[in-house]
Amino acid sequence: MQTTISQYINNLFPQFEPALKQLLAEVATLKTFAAGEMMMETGQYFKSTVLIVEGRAKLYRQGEEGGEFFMYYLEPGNACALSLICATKQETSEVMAKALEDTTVLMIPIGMMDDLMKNYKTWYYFVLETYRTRFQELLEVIDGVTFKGLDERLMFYLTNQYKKLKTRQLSITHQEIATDLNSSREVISRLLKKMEQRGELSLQRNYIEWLK
Amino acid sequence: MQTTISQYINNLFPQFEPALKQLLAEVATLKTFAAGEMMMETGQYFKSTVLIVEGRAKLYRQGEEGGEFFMYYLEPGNACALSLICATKQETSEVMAKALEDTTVLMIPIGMMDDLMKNYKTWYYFVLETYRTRFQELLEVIDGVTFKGLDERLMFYLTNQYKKLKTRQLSITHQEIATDLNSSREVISRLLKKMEQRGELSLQRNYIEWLK
DNA sequence: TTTTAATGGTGACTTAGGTCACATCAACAC
DNA sequence: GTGTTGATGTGACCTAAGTCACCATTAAAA
Repeated sequence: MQTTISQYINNLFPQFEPALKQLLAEVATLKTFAAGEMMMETGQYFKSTVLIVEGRAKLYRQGEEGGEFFMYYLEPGNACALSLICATKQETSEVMAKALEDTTVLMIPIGMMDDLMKNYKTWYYFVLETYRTRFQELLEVIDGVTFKGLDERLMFYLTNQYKKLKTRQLSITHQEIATDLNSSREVISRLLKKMEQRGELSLQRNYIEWLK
Repeated sequence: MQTTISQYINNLFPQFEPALKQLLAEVATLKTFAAGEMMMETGQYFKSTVLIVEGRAKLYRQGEEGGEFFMYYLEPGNACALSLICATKQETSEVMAKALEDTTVLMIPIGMMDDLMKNYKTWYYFVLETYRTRFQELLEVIDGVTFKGLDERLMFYLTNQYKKLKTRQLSITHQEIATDLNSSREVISRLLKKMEQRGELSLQRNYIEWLK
């Protein structure tokens, strides 16, 4: 009842051409991270390119004085954009990646990158598309921080959670939100309370119901 | 005495393989923008991939309410990362690009991208490297806005100017700086004054001498 | 059941940065 | 010279957000 590499590839990357699927099935290996485990830390070297096939991970930036700042999630079918670029150049990671649930990834040896890129058009499209979406996501992140107040950013954050998790019942603490937004718990609590008073959500312990 | 396309390519992209250089020389066209002219605006379609060969352009993000936020410069030898991604997908630009000096660019029809990417290894490396550095630059930008105060960001901005322009004499107004940092003129003036008092720079009209 | 630790609420205070209203001041046209 | 224009200086004030101190509630561990 365990999913094989081929099955993962067929389900999550149907657009890959048959020869590419077969090649990946041969050279890729699976690796599993427990919920909460760090998948990548700043300064670490990439040994392989990573495709998420199960679970969910969050990518965030860490400031010098220990602050954190959430960038985006990686979900099944996503590649870690940085592992695509940095792997080929023996660069180190610029971000932290943490498994939010038990997460399984497909690891492709970095030596394969050149070959894949040159010989498999669907791979090359996949890589470009990955960059494009991540770049765009970073731009949105920048917009948020530069042009919007914390209230709007919080709203955006919650909407995003709802969209990604497909449930209005979010199991999350105020502290977690504060950390992701690089703010402080009290401020987030106050803003949430205001939103509750406006009828936009309902607050319980460890739990927020999004009503919009 | 006009520089030819071949000369530009040889000078600025020596790493390209001979066949690639020759191909580009055949298909690329030159376009010139006057200082101050907009090269790309948010929402516009990409008709070609753009390589800068002369001059200097700045890329910035525009907020909904008209705010601006500087991202990075494009200089001779650089490609516009977005034109590399978006061109292939018929996407529209997410950023504004403005020529700071008279700027000449090499335009490569987007139809070529697939071919270039698949058949010219040095092109493919160039594209990846472009992404990598721009992605990194965006990460730095994010760090600045989230983890640092305006004083540090201003310092970083000036250092950057100095490095890029290779002169400590910066012809720039307080207003321009404020716009780039999405701040206000008064605040920048005050911070500059403090830096002057600390002996880090000297202020004149339309002109800042960076002493560090 | 008692203890402990995590979570959330709240008021008081501080601070960075934005805004407003003017006052200067240098440069250049005339 | 004189006037005009854009660049800069400055004080008063406002606001979002961070910080601190402390308490109440709940859940989980012992």
